[in-house]
This record gives sequence, structure tokens and C-alpha cells, in this order.
Amino acid sequence: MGRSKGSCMPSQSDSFTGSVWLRPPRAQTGQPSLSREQIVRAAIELLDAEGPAGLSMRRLGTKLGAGATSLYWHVANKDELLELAVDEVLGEVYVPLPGDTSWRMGASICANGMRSALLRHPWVIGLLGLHPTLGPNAMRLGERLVTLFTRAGFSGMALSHATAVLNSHAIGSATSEAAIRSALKRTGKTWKEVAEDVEPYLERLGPQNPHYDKWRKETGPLRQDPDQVLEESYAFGLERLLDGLEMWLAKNPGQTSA
Amino acid sequence: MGRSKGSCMPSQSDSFTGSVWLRPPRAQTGQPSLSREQIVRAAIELLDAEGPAGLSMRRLGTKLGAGATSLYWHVANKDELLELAVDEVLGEVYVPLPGDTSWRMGASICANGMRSALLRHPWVIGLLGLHPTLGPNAMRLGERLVTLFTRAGFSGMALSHATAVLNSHAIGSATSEAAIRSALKRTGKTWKEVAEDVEPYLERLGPQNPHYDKWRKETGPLRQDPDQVLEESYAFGLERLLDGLEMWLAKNPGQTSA
DNA sequence: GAGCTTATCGCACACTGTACGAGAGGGGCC
DNA sequence: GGCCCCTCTCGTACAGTGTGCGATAAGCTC
Repeated sequence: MGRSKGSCMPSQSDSFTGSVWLRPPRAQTGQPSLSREQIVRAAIELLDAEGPAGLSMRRLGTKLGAGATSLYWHVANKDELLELAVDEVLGEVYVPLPGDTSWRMGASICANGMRSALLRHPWVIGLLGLHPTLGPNAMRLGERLVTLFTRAGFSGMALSHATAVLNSHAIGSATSEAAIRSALKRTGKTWKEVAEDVEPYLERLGPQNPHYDKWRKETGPLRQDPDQVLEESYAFGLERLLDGLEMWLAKNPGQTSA
Repeated sequence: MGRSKGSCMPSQSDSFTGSVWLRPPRAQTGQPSLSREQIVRAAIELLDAEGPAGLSMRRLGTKLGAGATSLYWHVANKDELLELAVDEVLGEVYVPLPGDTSWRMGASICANGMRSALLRHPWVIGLLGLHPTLGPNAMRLGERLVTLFTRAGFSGMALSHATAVLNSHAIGSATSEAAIRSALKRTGKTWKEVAEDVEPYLERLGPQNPHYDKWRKETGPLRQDPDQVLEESYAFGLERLLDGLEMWLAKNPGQTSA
């Protein structure tokens, strides 16, 4: 494993980030019993079912009825495979064309889509910080968001910032939510059981964190339904965010140039 | 490797998430030449220097002048070590006590601190989605945030939602930013060189993403200084968010009960 | 047929996390 | 002193990892 010692394959030049997207695809005239798309889809299935640790090239190979190293013909290495998988997941995100709804509704739909895609495939979250995602599906998302926010009245760098903050909210919320869901799944416990487990620990730390402790005892977040709380928390943040963007728009009416 | 087959150490019961925080610490009366804190700090150094792939138990051991398996006395397994490392990093985040500033300024400082801690230690980002972070430093952060937002006028679940959205913004922004910075670092290229590499790819995808393409050519995000753009993008989002929260406060004046 | 390209695969290497059990060293008891 | 026990360190071993390399096979063009 270790740091890559430099690929020796001349056809795969490591331009920016060694990213898949920037090099020409493989020519193809042989007898392909394996295809890149097939590989990526199978990888996603494995990752969904067993998390990041569940994907190994050997397991993926046998799942496809192929030798492990056969995959390396279609995919430069595991990192690249993961990049492809991430973009594939981004392809699931539905973003409405503008005109179908208000920009505010459109932005909500987009963020919701992003959030739920990330929650369907939580392993993506841990990969987002590694490479910039500039696959075709990521680009399509960008296109739709630009369209949406342009119509809304954003332009220039503010446009990019607005789309970025929407994305950040989806990613950040999904991160926190995935952390909780993963713990629930891993332990197989119910929320109530977890709450009971954590209680004594929180009790012990109470004196050091008096305000939190007070809030916890008054509001009792651990008594509530986690699905509802998480959803509500995400939605609350989204609304505040959109309020803030709307406010900015009101104060900065569209100057048509950048 | 594989899924853990259940620890046989009776003193380390796997309650919630198998999390470190919920089990009693080791008794200690021997001749410790190694300590948990020392291990965690060394792990952080390795991770900072070489990223997630740079940390292996063996390397960590030799860095500490110890055998690899000696570490397992102080730390149940690698996952737990990472959990400890994450909390240690969260300990770097400075959150002002309320009264020192307005809640809005306090919240900004907190989010800034979170963001910069994540950017100093980008490997943390990939770990946040795996376990809920409830180490003492995470709790301290929670305490401060609750204090801050309570004074601001939030209460009940809205309080938790408000802190969550602030966190989400910091995490989400840091994720996007870390992705870019990691690519720059990995390739050793300047932003300008990267822009030139990506250009033809974007050009090729232009026809499919006309609005994005138009925006890109008018605004030229790739021509700008990335440090400034990223900082600005984060700050823009934060301001919109705080605006939104302030607006909510104005419309929902503090009912003192939950 | 020859020759070239595309694609698959077995083997090997360096490396991983960590279970296991053997040991060293010190403290408390008789 | 002698004894035991508890804390801590470490060597060895095992199953499993990503992937470089070279040997194949299968199809296309001449």
C-alpha cells in the first residue's frame, strides 16, 4: 500500500489530483466481461451493505466473478474507484429545473436530495474531504444550482457562496446524523437503550458542564424520537439559512453584472 | 482485520458504540513508560504530517520507541485511538464565555475555531461521520454553545438546532475546503496550474452545463486567490446563517420555558 | 496464418490490525 | 527474606490488504 510510487501506466497521467475525470477513457474493442460501471455499482452495493471496511478489491472481484486484479484494468486504483462511486451517488440527487418552483423551494429540494443521498450512502461522507468532487454528476449538480440561484438573483462570487453554504449545510447535517445512525446500527441498540447507556456518563460530566446539564434535564433530548429530532434539526437549519439568503437578496438587489 | 469479534477483555465492556468514554479508565500502578495521552499526541502528529494513511500502529509504536502491540494496553484498538484523537483536536477549539461578547460574535468565534481546527487536522473530517463525538472536549464545546445560545434567547429544542446548524456549517465548509487543499498538497501544484489542468475538462463539459459554463467564464473563479475565496465563502455563509438565526429570534421572543 | 490490442488472471511483496501468550518489573503481604 | 499478583511491554503469528508484474487468452486487422 503506502504512498503511491508513481504509476507506470503512460496513458493515465496524474494531472490535477490524479483525478479520473481529467484523463481520456479507455479505448474499448475487446471482450469486456467486466465494465467500469458494473464495477462501480457493485462497489456501491458492498459499501452500502458493509461500510467502508467492507470493500476490498478481492471481495469486489469475487462478487463480480472475477479475479481481484482484473479490476485494475478498468480502474487505476482503489482511490479512483471510490471517486467514481462518489460521483455515481451524486447522480442520485434530484435537482429541479428552475421555473418548476420558487428558488427557495428549489434550493430546499436540492439540499434535501443531497442530504438523503448522503444518508443512504454514509460512506460517501468520509470521502468528500479527500478530493474535490468534479465528476459529471457533481458538475450537473453545480449546473442546476447555478441555474437556480441565478434566477433567484445571485451573481458573481455571491452565487458560488450561496450554493456552497447550501451544500455545507447538507454535508454537515448528514455528517452529524450519520454518526448517530452508524452508532445505532453498529450496536444494534434502540435509541432508548443508548440513552440509558450514556446517561451515567453525562451525569458524571454534569458538574463540569452545568448549562448543558440543565438544558439536557429540562429538554430531555434523549427521550425524543431520534428520526424526528434529526429531521427537525436539519429542517430548522435549512430554513434559517434560506431566510438569511433571502435577506441578503433583499438588501442586494440584482446588479446584472458580476 | 474485519469486523471485531468481540473483545475478550472484561474490563472494557462494549456499551454504546463501544465508545471509549463510557468505560472506566485503566487502573494504574505500574511503571508506565507509555501513556495514553502520549500515544494520542503522537498519533495526531503522524496524522497531521501524513494523513490517515500515514498512521499505522507499527509506525506509531516505533515513533514512540515501543513495540506496536504495546499500544494495545492503553488503547483498545485503532478505532478507539482515533476517537481519542478527534476529541483531543476538539480540545483546541476556543469558545468564549458568554458575557465577553455578543452572542453573534461568540457564535462566530466558535464556528471559526471549529473550522480552523478541522483545517489544521483535516483527517478529523473523515472521522466525524463514524461515531458521535462525546468525549470531554466535545462536551465542553457543547456546554459553551448551550451557554452562548441560551443567553441569546434560544431554549428547548430550538437551542439544540441552532447549535447544530452552526456546527454543520463549520463541518461542511471545512469538508469542501479540505478537499481542495488536499488536492493542492497532494499534487504540489499551484492553484494556477490546477486551473489550467481542469480548464479543458470544464471546456469539454461546457455544452452540457451551459449556465455553469457562462458563470464560470464571466466570474472566473479559477483566476482568484483560493485562500481568499474559501475564506470569503465560509464567512458569507456564516453571516447568512447568523442573520437567519437572528431573524428567528426576533420572531420568537424568549419564552423562558422549553 | 502473423501480429497487435484489449482484457483477465495468478503470484508475490510489503504492509496492515490485532489475538495470544510469555515475560519483566514493582508493591504488598507473610 | 519469599511469595504472589497486578501492571505493563513485547515477539510472534495470522488473516487479510492494495497492487506491480508478467503470463496468458480472445478478438480484430492484415
